[in-house]
Amino acid sequence: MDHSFPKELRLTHKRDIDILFSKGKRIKSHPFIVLYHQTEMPKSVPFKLLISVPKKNFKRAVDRNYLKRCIREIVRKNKESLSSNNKGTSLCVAILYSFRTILPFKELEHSLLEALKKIQ
RNA sequence: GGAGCAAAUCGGCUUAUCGCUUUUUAAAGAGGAAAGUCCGGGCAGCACAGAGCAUCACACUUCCUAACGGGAAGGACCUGAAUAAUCAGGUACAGAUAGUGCCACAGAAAAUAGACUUCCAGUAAUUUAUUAUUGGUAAAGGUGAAAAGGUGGGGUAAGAGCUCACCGCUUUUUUGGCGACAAAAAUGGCAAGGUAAACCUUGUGAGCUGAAAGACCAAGUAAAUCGAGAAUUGAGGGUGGCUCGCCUAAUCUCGAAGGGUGGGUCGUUAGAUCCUAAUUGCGAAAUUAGGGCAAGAUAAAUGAUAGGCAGUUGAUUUGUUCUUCAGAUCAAUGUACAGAAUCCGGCUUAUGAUUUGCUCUUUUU
Repeated sequence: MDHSFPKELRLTHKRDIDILFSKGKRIKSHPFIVLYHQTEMPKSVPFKLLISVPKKNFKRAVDRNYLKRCIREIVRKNKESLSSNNKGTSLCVAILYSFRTILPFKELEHSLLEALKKIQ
């Protein structure tokens, strides 16, 4: 089982991010907002991910870093839920954390997996 | 026992599973503040004939430093410990006889002081202790943060540094100190409030912009760029903000060379470097010798989960005469503040634990 999470799986180009935010579909699932959009990419890249924790809700960098790490860890362990469903095209996904308090890891895992099911 | 202040040290260790970044493929991988971005410097680009004005910063002395608005040592003043000595804390600590402004309430008067009441003397009038008038004087006038040296004696019609003693102050000299300044002596009768964290004056210093600086490579071709030539226009552009001064332009043709672009590499471990020791110095620091090389991400790595240990807190129990202290068991917690973004030196702020010193408070003996 491959749990790695290299740099190619991250969404880093500004053009792609602009397209995702303007054309992507939006799902609200507490405490997350998920945006996704289908594009063509090489087969080695099943999906591209963007994680965002807004500065408005968390002033300190320590809290933002902790939430980003938790979300990245959950996605890394559950890669197949994003990659297995589509074969010709791949997904651009943005996960926004829109809640004012920090939730424990197990609650985050449970609710994020439900949100990812809604995409399918 | 508790609280506060100051100084010093530390800012956890480890196992399993799955991962991230860098590269030499085997290693390394957040802090004392990485924070605030408040000062100073390195570095880089642009500018740089010069002069004046404006602007900004700083303001006791000597020293340290690459530099500073930082630090060390010292001086003066203020506050507290009853006073002195001494100790602790604090000070935007140049100038209020260059000028302008402001000073509520109270008070007779608040800044060119002498108008008013009072005091004293003379003259006149009469209600014979009052009024009017002339002169003397600034002592008294309940206030106020502040009233034109203070206290006491003499002196006088009443008074006044008018005079004397002590204290304070001005000026001068001598001595000590590198200096801020201190001490002593003489001298002048004593020019006389606060506010410059009000404008301002004096002295000293400052070119501007910041790593999104900047250099190179790849891809690639427009308005902008550079060079040469031509004619015309007119005072445009640059020079830190203004003025002077200085330099230069715009249009067309030809030639050269390329722009955008979250593409990449460098800048971005080798330094005002870190550790240890010795020497010099009261100290901040400096010098010498030996050893070490220590994160470089870029929508932003340095982790997540599950345990264990150390530590902390509480309860029970054992040893010891109670407290204290030491051990065992159980439970809770697994820490606080907080995440590099060009790099250093400081300052400020946030904060957990331990140790030492001082102060306050409470309980017991």
